[in-house]
Amino acid sequence: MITVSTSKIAARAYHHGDLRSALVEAGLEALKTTAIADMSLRQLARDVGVSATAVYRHFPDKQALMRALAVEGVEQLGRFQKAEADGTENQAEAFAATGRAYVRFALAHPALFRLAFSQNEPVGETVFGENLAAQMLQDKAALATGGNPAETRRLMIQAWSVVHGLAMLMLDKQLPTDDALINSVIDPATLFPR
Amino acid sequence: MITVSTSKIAARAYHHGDLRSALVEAGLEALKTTAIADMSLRQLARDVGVSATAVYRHFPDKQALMRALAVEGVEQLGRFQKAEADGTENQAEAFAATGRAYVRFALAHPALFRLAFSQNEPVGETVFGENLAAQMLQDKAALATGGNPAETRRLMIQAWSVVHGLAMLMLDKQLPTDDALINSVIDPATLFPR
DNA sequence: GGTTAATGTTTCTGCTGTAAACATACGGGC
DNA sequence: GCCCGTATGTTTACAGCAGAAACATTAACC
Repeated sequence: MITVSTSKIAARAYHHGDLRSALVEAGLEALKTTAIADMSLRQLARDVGVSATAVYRHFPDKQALMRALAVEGVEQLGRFQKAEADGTENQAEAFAATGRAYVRFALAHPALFRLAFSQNEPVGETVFGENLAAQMLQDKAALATGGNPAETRRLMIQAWSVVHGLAMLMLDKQLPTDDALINSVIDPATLFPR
Repeated sequence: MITVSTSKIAARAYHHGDLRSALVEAGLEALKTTAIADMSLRQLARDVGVSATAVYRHFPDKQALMRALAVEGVEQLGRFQKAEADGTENQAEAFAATGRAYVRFALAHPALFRLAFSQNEPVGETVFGENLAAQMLQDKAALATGGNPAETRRLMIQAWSVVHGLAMLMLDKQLPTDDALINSVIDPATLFPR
């Protein structure tokens, strides 16, 4: 428990120390068990031990807080994808691993994943953008399309659509959340052969 | 204005006549301009000219009303897909037309489409099930995979994932809602060649 | 024609986001 | 070492929400 308070060590300080970070952390925690629609600003404030309106010193409104959580989500997703891709050998396998990681992340962190795509704007760098994983994806796609930029872009969007659609359909219980199913759908041999 | 009232023709009758249908209709209308999260049971009751709690005579809770709207949405989607597929020549083109219809329906009726997939269970017959369009899809998929049932299923899920993902990414403003983009992504020649 | 069930209304509770006015305490200049 | 401005809290208040409970009205049937 790191407190910035300079006076009394513990004590119930009037000023929290780092309320903003605490709220984000509490928010991420809450998203593990709470659907987006059920997220409550007041509850988060209670979790942190602060009045509801104190939140407004750090976020203009509830949506701004949620957006901060969404940013965290996108970053976690990117890191997870990179880690999964790093454990592969050839570039085709890395491409597929990134896709499978996308879906598995969504299933592991449903509310956080949904939140990341509920902002009505690209939040961080998901698939495009100057992402860590993005460049690798682009390279692989370019390789597969012989360097044609338009075709490269199309291939990337097709790939993104497949993984995003699969993730959403599984999250929304339209498809069984089956690991074997993920692997069969995201299979370079059958998905984008040539 | 069909009123079941047997006594006074118009008049402000105590009993509405067909409140359930009226609520569903008002709900569909509201979904044209209102996001799911902003849908209010009380507002719908006001629209129909009835007290808020009257709704509970026809739906156990708000979610039940929303589910009724979701069912309507799925049916509309299915009808639209079938209509689009009917205007094609060969079966491959019909398959693609069904997919493009899926995405264009989503873009034309965003809230209704989202609602249809927010029920945490398959609501009607979207892609699988004893749907009108479903059988045609299955046939085409079976043809493409030489009749292998497992591969047929995989192909259908891949196709569903692509169109659902593309629809969601466009709805969530992660991709431009560009008709040319839809056509390029849902192109039998590049998507599932062979 | 009177009873009963279906379908309304009024009233109430506890939750929500957020605006306004006020309180506290940290940090820098004398 | 004191003093004051500013950042960061609190209290109070309001309007809108979903829904529960008690009551009113009407339609349908014996």
